[in-house]
Amino acid sequence: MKASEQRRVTVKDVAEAAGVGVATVSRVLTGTGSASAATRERVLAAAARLDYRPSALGRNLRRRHTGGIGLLVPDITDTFYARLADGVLACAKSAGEPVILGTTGDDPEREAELIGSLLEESVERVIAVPCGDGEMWGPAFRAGLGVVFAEREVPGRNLPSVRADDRAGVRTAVEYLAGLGHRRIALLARHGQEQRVRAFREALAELGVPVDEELIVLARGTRDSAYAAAAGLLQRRPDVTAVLAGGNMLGEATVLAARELVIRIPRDVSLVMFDDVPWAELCSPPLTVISQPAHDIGYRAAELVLRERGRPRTVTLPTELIVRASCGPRR
Amino acid sequence: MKASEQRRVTVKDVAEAAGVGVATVSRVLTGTGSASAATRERVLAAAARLDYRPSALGRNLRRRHTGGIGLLVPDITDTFYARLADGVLACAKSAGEPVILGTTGDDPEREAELIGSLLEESVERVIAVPCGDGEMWGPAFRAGLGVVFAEREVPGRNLPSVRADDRAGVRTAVEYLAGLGHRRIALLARHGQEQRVRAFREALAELGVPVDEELIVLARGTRDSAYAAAAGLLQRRPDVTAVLAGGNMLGEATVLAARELVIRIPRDVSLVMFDDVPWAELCSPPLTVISQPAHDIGYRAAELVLRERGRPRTVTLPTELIVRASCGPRR
DNA sequence: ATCCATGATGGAATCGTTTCCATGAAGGCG
DNA sequence: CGCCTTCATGGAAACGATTCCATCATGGAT
Repeated sequence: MKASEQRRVTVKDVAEAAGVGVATVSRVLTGTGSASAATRERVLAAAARLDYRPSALGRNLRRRHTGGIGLLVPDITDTFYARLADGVLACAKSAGEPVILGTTGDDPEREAELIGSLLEESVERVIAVPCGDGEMWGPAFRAGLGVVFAEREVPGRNLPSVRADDRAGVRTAVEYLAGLGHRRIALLARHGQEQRVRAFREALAELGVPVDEELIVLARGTRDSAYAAAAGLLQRRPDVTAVLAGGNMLGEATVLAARELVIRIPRDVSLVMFDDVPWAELCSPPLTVISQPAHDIGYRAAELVLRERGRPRTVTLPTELIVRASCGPRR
Repeated sequence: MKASEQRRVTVKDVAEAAGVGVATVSRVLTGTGSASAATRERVLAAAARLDYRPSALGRNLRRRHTGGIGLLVPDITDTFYARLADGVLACAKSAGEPVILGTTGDDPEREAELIGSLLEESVERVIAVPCGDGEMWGPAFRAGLGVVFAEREVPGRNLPSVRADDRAGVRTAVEYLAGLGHRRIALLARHGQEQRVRAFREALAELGVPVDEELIVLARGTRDSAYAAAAGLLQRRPDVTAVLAGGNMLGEATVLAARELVIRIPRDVSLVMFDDVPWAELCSPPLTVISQPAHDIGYRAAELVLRERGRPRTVTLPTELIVRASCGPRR
């Protein structure tokens, strides 16, 4: 008692039913070329009657590329990237394009694999939060792939990208903390956030605060790595009075590590976290954050990759300091 | 100075380079059929030399279906679904399959659209958190689609699904609250969580607590809707002493609404939240939760849809009560 | 009345792969 | 030595759409 195999309705069936040639059917359905009103109507009626849905397979082969957008993020579990993905999906939806999601785990090798796999599928539009250097994107460009980078850019080349204004965000946070009297400010960042590290150094320099390299610590994109980085920093340097966390996972890790070490926020150390997330307000204490328009980043990136093929553009979106209760004066 | 269009390397090129026919190349590369060792080597060498990557387009058309897995979730921004998606991605990665992500927003119409679009792409495997009734899945089955439902099931038909043990989870939570002396326990649930509502009724009945229909309130899947539901409940019925939130967004909304209304947790009302999320521990107070294996649900669903085509199976994964500090004795 | 431009139309080629089938060679067995 | 099986191999068909091109009809302009 197996399900009866159902043959797919093809353009040929529609042509036959409408008494015209396949070329005419295609022309009517795609809206290209000309056809008389009577014919158009007959074709449309036949297509509707047979419940015809053109197969993307045939079309793709003929056109030699797949529709749709490839989306590469480090970790979909990180709400920042989830919101970014949501923005991409929102824009893709209005364009009727499917989205192929892949997670790199911030591993350049995995990233290269995913690029290869997208190439194999002949996907021609990709939005990526890059983690490798520019090298691995070579084959992609050579294959004519349209790429827009999000949140980060690859150094060297000048390629379209959509990013939050890291420089301004970091500067605002640092100035805010400095204004509270802090001098030994630490930065917790992910690999790939070199832009923020650079901005951090600059901001300190401008304020005349010497940069202490030991207070800049990098973590990989996992929860464990973030916790290790935060706990390590707090233990190694009990003299830090403020921490700037470069992402919500690092902020979370800092809160956790501080509790574990019985370091009170904000009495013992102040904390500013990059990226506003719903729980920042629920946290004890509510976290002061630099909010980033994650959704918009994704949406704009999708717009760029869909509508502005070829024209390399860089979009920078503003960040905002939201003061809550995780910062106090220097102890 | 435009980039030179690069012609794709095809099986024909490889055949020519290796001095064999296209059929032989295909046989060697796919591992089907027979070929002499010498030929195999020549083909492999030629393919490597030309950096040949078979186009998925041709293969898909010939095979009449696309590889890959369609994944339909209500909202990728909800960490539960993000973790579920992560599980699917993990399994898909090991199988080398791409994942096409779509969000339904718990809207049956949008769900139907997405199904249609997947059908058009000839995707043949789908993992979905269904929101509509069984109706709209009809065309999908008729087209021979392999579907595995996650987190929820559609009523009526007996179809493969992977779910957390809602019944046990709800019962555990209700028994825990009842054990603390609570009698007026409210349930905040999403549409689509009827299973949990049913379990809630049963659990109360078994404990001899009359069910008060006004204490069961349903919300849609947005933050706003969740907040409205929580705030509405708390205002309308100041006599509730405990709330069971059917998901992390509802839990979040409950904490927020309670603060707004100056209702203290757990002194004034106790809260148990479905789904353990990282911030539950960071929250003030730390939230008592029913944890769900979101990642595993996704992973198992992917396993099912990849390896067990046709064999309808239902997998139920255990939940766990994690006691933190959001519940107290009846006031 | 003739000619040309325009529009409608369908046949056939094309995209890149897999797979069916026919062919030829080689080897084992009686 | 001849026959049959097995293996290796390549040509060609198939998948389902789009699109090039040739054909034919129509109608306006000269």
